[in-house]
Amino acid sequence: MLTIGKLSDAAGVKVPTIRYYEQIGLLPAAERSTGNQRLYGAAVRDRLAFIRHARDLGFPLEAIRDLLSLSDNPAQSCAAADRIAQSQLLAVEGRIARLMALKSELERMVAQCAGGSIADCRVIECLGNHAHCTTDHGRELAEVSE
Amino acid sequence: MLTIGKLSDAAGVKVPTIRYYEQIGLLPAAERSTGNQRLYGAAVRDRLAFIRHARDLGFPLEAIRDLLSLSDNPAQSCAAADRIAQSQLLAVEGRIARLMALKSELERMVAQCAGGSIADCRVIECLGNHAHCTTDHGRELAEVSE
DNA sequence: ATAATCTCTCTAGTAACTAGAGGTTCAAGG
DNA sequence: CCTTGAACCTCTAGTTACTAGAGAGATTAT
Repeated sequence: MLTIGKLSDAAGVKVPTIRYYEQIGLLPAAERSTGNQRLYGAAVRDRLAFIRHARDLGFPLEAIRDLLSLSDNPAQSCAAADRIAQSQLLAVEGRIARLMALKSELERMVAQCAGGSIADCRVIECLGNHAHCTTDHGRELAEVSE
Repeated sequence: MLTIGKLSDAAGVKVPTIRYYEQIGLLPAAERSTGNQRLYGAAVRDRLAFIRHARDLGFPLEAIRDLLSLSDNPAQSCAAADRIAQSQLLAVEGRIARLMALKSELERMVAQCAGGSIADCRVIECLGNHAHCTTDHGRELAEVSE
């Protein structure tokens, strides 16, 4: 049996995060030692690896909760899991597109920096007035920072 | 003079967000009408447009706060503004790289979905065990969801 | 036995807002 | 002039996914 610290090392998830996952019901309430410390077996370690990997892939915890409930009932169709992954893929593609536009604008801003005083600084100027920017991608940037 | 609602429309920033920006000191405390309602002039409208555009570009509010203090003292060198924009550019490039890796993994997961039951579902399986994935980009995905 | 390290619970803080309650002010129509 | 409805006010609390810290108990190493 693993203590929470060992589990943390094994799964690459910080100790308070593990307790947090238990608190919100992503992980089951852990067994306890005589001294009230949490003890974990391999099943929880795998479940935590699942969560961690899905988080790395950008899945929100709610989607992960859904995926876990799917894998807890393995008789179902995988259509739902596929749907979740699909929508995540779409979101990622959208994020990439917006970040690319953003990157080119930032590159232009940095390239135009005259090295002079703020008064002539293109960075400030461009941020102050989007009309000064050569590219036009106003609205589609709106959700970049989501 | 603009009321907060007009300013909101003019700058594309929601009313509660404007009040929030005032609260955290990004915008100066507004003038008030006799009935205690906020009134704004063109200077604040421009400042808000600046904030909004920078937010669209993914700058965190703290970076925006720095940029604003720079543009409030226009005699300085623009090196600091450039540095902020540079670091934002770097962050964006990193995010793009990680999202691209993520995208290919999601695509593979979706492509492998057999349409069968959860028991054979590659989506679940791949999420459960990163070793099953063909690409190897473990650690560099760690900050994707920041 | 004692010191160092873990672990426990609980509260509060983070970013950047958003939502809602409960009350006031303003502009327009009758 | 009066009323209605929209817009405004303040304040609190909720969101996501954690992170940090306090103060106390448990375990491990020497």
